[in-house]
Amino acid sequence: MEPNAIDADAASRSTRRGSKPAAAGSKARKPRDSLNRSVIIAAGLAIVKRDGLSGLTFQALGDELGAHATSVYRHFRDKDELLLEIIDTLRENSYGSDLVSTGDWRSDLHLIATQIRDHYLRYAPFAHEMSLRSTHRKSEFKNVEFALDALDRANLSPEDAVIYLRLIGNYVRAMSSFDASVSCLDPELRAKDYVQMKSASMILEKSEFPHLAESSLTLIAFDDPRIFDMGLNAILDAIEVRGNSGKQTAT
Amino acid sequence: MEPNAIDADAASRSTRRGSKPAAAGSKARKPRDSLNRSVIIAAGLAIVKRDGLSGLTFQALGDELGAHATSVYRHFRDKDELLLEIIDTLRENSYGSDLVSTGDWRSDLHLIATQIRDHYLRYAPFAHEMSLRSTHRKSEFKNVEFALDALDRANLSPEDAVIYLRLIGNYVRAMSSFDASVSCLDPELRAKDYVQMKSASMILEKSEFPHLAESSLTLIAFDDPRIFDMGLNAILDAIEVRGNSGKQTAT
DNA sequence: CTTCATAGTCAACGTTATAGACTTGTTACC
DNA sequence: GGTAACAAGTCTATAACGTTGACTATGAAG
Repeated sequence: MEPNAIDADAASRSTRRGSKPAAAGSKARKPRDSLNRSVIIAAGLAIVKRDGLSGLTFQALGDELGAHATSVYRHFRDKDELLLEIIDTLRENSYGSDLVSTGDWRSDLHLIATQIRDHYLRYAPFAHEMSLRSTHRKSEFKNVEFALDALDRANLSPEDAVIYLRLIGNYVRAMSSFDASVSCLDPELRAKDYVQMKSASMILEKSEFPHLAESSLTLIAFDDPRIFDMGLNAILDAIEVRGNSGKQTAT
Repeated sequence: MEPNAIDADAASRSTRRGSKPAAAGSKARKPRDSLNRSVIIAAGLAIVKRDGLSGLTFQALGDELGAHATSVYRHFRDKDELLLEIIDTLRENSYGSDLVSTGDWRSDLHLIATQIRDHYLRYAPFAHEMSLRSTHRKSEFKNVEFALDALDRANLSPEDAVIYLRLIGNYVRAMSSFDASVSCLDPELRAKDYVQMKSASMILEKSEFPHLAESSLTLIAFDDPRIFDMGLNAILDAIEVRGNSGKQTAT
């Protein structure tokens, strides 16, 4: 973009190439090949676990690795690529092992849904990105195959299976990402919300908000884990009904 | 090469008081009170609509308003406060009018769910923040009251109503936010994902992924609107069942 | 030992949010 | 009318960020 190469050239030429400092602030250069993708990914993960996603900067990466911040660019094109690689690594770890069917399609779908949700909650800061950016690795296909097989055993036609797979998939991703994101909110903010809600529902005009005034909305947390399960079961019920309706050719 | 502060300051001060130079860079100061929260909010909204959420910077705000970038700080503590205010304004616009019950609890819940989803999709760049940051304005309480009333008519106990309200609320928020976020993704990325998925499912070993190889996953889009409705109906079915089971004291 | 690609380092740039000092318009009071 | 005080717009400065391109040490291959 900037064609001012001349100035930079002149400036660099004027810089002194004197002797080796070896003095005060001279930091030893990292040995060659001490950096690589996996080391950097591990460092990045450690940082996010410690300081959250906003703590993942090139500076922090450099500090964590004992290297210069920009060294990371030798291994990743940009920050986005690093982020996706971290997410992919986590995915591979969590979904790497083979899924064993319980034999019951419903249990199988419940199993895989829970597994994905647990993964999202464990690595909550990444949840939003994880839900949106798919990476088409083998582990992902294995999950899809597993779910499609369960839906087949639930007696769904291939066309229906695809649709309900999307429903389950989106449901699990969206709800898990939501709960994970909530869990990442500043605890201070969450407490404030809670108190506001509580006091508000006590102040409300009973005439204008009769149900709200009587209800105890605050008794159930925003990200109560039971909620996820109830919605999942509702969807599984719908699948069951759909499977049965397809089967009963006559009754 | 850095112009040192004090000198530059003194220089500009000395030239300043002379006259109306009308010279090159002299920009007229905005008249007093020409800026206020609503004007700034409108400008912010315009920017996001045009350039997406990442385009919302103080610089862009200043340009849009014909004012200095930092002027915004006279009206909002920081960027987060501005963002929340924008979201709140949109909320007030969309949910401001009274909801009229159809008389049927199921239609009512469907109505309000759709309304919220439409709101999220219309202002998609804000969707993620909207789903997480609640602001306890009156319009929000009206929605809750409306939903609680419908759940009451569905024959749910107050305790059940609170739980199912959370389920519907989280479902609508999470799924809408998800679809909205997907719609905000770089179209280029989405296309790439689509192609990758398509080619991958053609290459896959039929022996290892029998269902996947036969299925036409690509026929249904990631954020197909039917998905939302199917899940919502599954939840409404669950509510209906729950209401009926409570009613039938004996059968 | 020399060559050479590579990987680590460094300085620099353009943006960003934000703080503090400065300036100017408005209003309240004598 | 004059002036003090405050509010609101402007300006300069700063630290942190992602990213780039030039520089240089390293170590393997020949």
